Amino acid sequence: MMICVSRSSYVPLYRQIMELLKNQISAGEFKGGDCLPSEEELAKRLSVSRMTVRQALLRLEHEGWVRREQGRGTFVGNPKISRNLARLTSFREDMIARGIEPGCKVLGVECVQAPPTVRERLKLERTAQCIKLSRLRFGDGIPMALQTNYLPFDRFRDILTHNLPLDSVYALLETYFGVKLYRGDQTIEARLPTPEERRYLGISKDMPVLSMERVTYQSDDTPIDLAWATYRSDRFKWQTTVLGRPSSP
Amino acid sequence: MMICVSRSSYVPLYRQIMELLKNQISAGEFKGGDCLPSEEELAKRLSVSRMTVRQALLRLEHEGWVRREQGRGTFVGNPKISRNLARLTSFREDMIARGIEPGCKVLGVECVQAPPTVRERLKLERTAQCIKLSRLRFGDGIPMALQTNYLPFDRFRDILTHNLPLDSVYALLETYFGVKLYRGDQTIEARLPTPEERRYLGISKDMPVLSMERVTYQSDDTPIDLAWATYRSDRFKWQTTVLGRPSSP
DNA sequence: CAGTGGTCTAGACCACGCT
DNA sequence: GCGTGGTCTAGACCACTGA
Repeated sequence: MMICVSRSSYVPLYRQIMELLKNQISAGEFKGGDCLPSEEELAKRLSVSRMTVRQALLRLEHEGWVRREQGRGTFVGNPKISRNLARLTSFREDMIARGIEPGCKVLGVECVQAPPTVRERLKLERTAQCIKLSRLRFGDGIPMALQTNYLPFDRFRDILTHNLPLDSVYALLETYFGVKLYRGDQTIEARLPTPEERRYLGISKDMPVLSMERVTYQSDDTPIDLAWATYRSDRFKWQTTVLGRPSSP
Repeated sequence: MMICVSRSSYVPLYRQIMELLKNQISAGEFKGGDCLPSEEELAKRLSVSRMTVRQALLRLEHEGWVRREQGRGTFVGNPKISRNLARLTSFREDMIARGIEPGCKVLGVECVQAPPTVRERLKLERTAQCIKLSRLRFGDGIPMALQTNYLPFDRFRDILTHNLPLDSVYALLETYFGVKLYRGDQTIEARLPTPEERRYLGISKDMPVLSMERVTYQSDDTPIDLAWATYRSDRFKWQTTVLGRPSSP
């Protein structure tokens, strides 16, 4: 039942232990509310030090898989937390996580002079150029959102020249360009749709929309991507799980 | 410049180190982008082991104060990240963080039979009773949101009998009742206001509102509070910072 | 009381970024 | 090669929970 860890693997031991426990939780060997083996017990079984087990458990807690209570033990948390924790996710990933089939239609991809707002958000020079990518996003075949991304042309010109898949910008940035996404600043508001949005989303003029702006940064605070997205309010609610205050543990 | 830590304090060393560094960052001794002293250097200066310093730095990274890069060092992050990181915050705290003067008018606080939706969200019995708290929230004196909270009557009856301050439910739960808030499940949507909302918020009938539902839980998954809030879309945007994927560090 | 997680040490070696 | 953070060990003692 308890599989071993490999010391020769290039994967750190604590990550192997995390995978092990995640798999057992996913497989239902530990259910929500169950108490995991103690740190000492796990360390003995896997022949690693307690501190290594501890690192694995702390990270699992951080990711929302388990909760730890001093003097009691480590308990399997509600599995839905780990899925919904507020993190940088693409539309595609969001839909998949909710069990909805994502779809994408590219309305246009081109190189443009960066408009002032875009320049400001992406910290670009006055003369800088941008890739502008417009997409209509579907959920189970129904239009759900209209989305426009701006990316600095200099770094990402391959998007225009190499015919790359455009159904997940984040996946593209990470896999093709090797960019590490560090954080995103999001703003969400309610407003009425523009005529263009009404046309694409197929909604009437008094149905409000959820409008999101997100600037994504890498770890050195360089802006990578500016996204504006407009969601149909009747088909889309913004769901997140947030954790409690770090100051009072 | 570098103050010492106290071994006799009941505050753990790593927390003292966190406070120390937070204070130095807040005071501007380290600015955004600066490189902090290395782990070894800090350990020597403070006469603690490197693992202790490490724990402090890891937690600071977790909270968004610094970022760490292998082979390079630990860098002070953008201070605004730590403020905006998606966490459980009350309306009051939100406003203060944005430099807006919060205000609160209690429209009513009473004990009611829990309606079905409330019962379902708070996992209550059919006969259970709830405290219903309705408030109008102001920002710089202007109505910004209409908010209704439901709390289980059994645990929190003191709210009705002890004339407690009601301008921050979270603060009340934490300080008076000693509840540890663990997580919140939020749903945000855009819709048109009800006549009652229009009246309280002073808006016209074609101005959309941001509508939020939040269920707050303690660490054992017991629901503590159900909040419904309606925000004026012209005065309120929902802002958060989210961090990148934990799976690819 | 025994058992749990929380803190802490004093080492060790490795992986990575830079020069 | 040097300095950084990343991983890991084998102990220690403390604080908390529950029987």
